[in-house]
Amino acid sequence: MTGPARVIDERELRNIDMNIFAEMRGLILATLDTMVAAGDLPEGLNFDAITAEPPRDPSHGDMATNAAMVLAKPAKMKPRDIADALAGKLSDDARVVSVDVAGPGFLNLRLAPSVWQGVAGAILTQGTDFGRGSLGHGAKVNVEYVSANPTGPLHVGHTRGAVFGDALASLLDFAGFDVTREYYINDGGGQVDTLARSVYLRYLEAHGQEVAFPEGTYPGDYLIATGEALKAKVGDAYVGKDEAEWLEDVRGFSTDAMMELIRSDLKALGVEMDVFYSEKSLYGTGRIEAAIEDLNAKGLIYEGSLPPPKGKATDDWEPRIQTLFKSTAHGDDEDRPVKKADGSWAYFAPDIAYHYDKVQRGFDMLIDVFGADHGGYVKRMKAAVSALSEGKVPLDIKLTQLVKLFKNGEEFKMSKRAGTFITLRDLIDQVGPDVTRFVMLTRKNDAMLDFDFDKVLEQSRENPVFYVQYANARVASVMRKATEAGIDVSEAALQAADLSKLDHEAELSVLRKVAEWPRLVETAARSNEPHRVAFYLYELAGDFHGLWNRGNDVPTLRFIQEGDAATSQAKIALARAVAIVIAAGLGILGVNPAEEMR
RNA sequence: GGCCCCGUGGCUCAACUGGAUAGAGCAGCCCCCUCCUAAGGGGCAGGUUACUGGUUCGAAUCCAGUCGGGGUCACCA
Repeated sequence: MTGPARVIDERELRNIDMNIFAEMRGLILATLDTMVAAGDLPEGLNFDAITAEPPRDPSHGDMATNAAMVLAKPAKMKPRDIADALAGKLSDDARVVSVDVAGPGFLNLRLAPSVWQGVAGAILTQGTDFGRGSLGHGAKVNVEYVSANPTGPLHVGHTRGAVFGDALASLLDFAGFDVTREYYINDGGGQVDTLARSVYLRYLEAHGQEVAFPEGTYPGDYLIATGEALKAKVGDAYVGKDEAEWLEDVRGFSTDAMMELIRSDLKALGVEMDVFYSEKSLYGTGRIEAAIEDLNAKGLIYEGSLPPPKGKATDDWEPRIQTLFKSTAHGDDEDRPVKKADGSWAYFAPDIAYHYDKVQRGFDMLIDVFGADHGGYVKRMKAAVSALSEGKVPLDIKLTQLVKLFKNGEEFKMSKRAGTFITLRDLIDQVGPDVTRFVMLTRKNDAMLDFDFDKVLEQSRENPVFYVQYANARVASVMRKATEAGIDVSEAALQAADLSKLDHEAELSVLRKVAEWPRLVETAARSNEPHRVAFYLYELAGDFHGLWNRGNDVPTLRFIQEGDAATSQAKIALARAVAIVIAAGLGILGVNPAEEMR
């Protein structure tokens, strides 16, 4: 198709499924095709690396493409020549106002105001679905996060993992993936025995006995209630009895109690899992055996002994023969034991079985969110999934770094013994779920995070949560004022507004920002980085506040234009579009948009 | 010692996965409230992206090495 200038009318613009950057990239590629067909470019060029993106410097225009530079070498042409030819053809398109060749060969496009105005129209009709993408094409993704041991309440570190994993899951969902949120319960190992013994001590205490908590038990207060609940359930049946008589029952009782605690903590944070997957359920069912057998059939299981740790002092190292997984065949640095020296399963084995199960459930992609202290586990887990799925199912492991707490400007060290252990519940009680979530997402997952109790509650620009919510509240405020002034700001009225009135540079600049939203969703989802959403919202809020404030100097930029309902509606439509994108973004982050600031 | 992450203005962090003159916010200096929320906005100044090489049209980003900070390191989970 040799694209003649495409004429677009107002109505059509409103109904385009708008990722304007993807659209213009499509135009660029189509134009290049015509150039190939006309013999202006050689055949067989790869266009994959060609981008259409907002330039860093707005003075460069609305959109930039690197097409000429990418193609110069393979086409054996000068970037400048390709750029000039391409520029000429692109400017035939009705949406393109001007094309400049700049720098080493960038093409800078300027688009018609109607394009940007049309984006606002699309947002108003699509609502918070604007930007919902097709990147995932419904591919099934499993996001495993939190997965904290069921031995106590969640603490700050877990909170970051929970918030990150949850936002990532929402982001992927928004980007068109079919997402399953999952929690792996480590209820199969020795620590749940420790939990059971600790609860038993609290149970004896509930019966009036004086107890001491020896090394290797959990002395935390949070088990007092569990001990009492156990007493309420079984009375004195286990008092003075051998461990063999009560351990199993108390273990089940205790892990259930802990999981209930954890679930309610997560709920308070706004996290709801689709699946809680029990490690214990893998034992005694042959499923671990099956997973290991699968590896064995691939020649990846053998009996052997590992070399001693390198460089470390030799202390009490002694070689032992164990069942090992040849993870080095899939990128690990060392083979890993799946069985202990005594022949029982090592922790790794059920985890292999668990991931085997995920693969068998047909996920196209797996994501594990771990705390940074589990970084040493990454390579072996990837090796296992690579082996089990024969390289077909990618596993991305995202590590969330440490959270440092600050109070009164000083670092706040957590210590179980000193009773200064900050739980997820403490965070929510003191700063609320919205602040907790947003703040934890204002940092890349693999960078350390400072969490300052005083600053996160501050209502200033320094506090991004507040700043973004404030923008939303301002929109709500304008809508209220407009209604009071007798202006119809109903959905229908705003959708019918004449957006061509939004022709001031300050307004167009905000429109360009909201137009970036679909593209941002894509790049954030592609890299599994929900923090990009938080930063984008902060920028968008900044742009909006900027426009708002310019109304102080330039009366025509105020959202409500006295005595001119039509213009007011157009401007409020813009404000509304901003609010919709903010709501969609905050929705991904799991933060409530505020209608009013208090 | 091995492996993983981090190192960007005085401080806290971004940088669309290799793009143009590296951007924000604090702190500093200068402006803006009879005006829909000033709980805000505009401007100035501030940088050899830890260091040294390499890859190419082009590097904060990729590779190698060095130096600093953190995490982790068989038979726990």
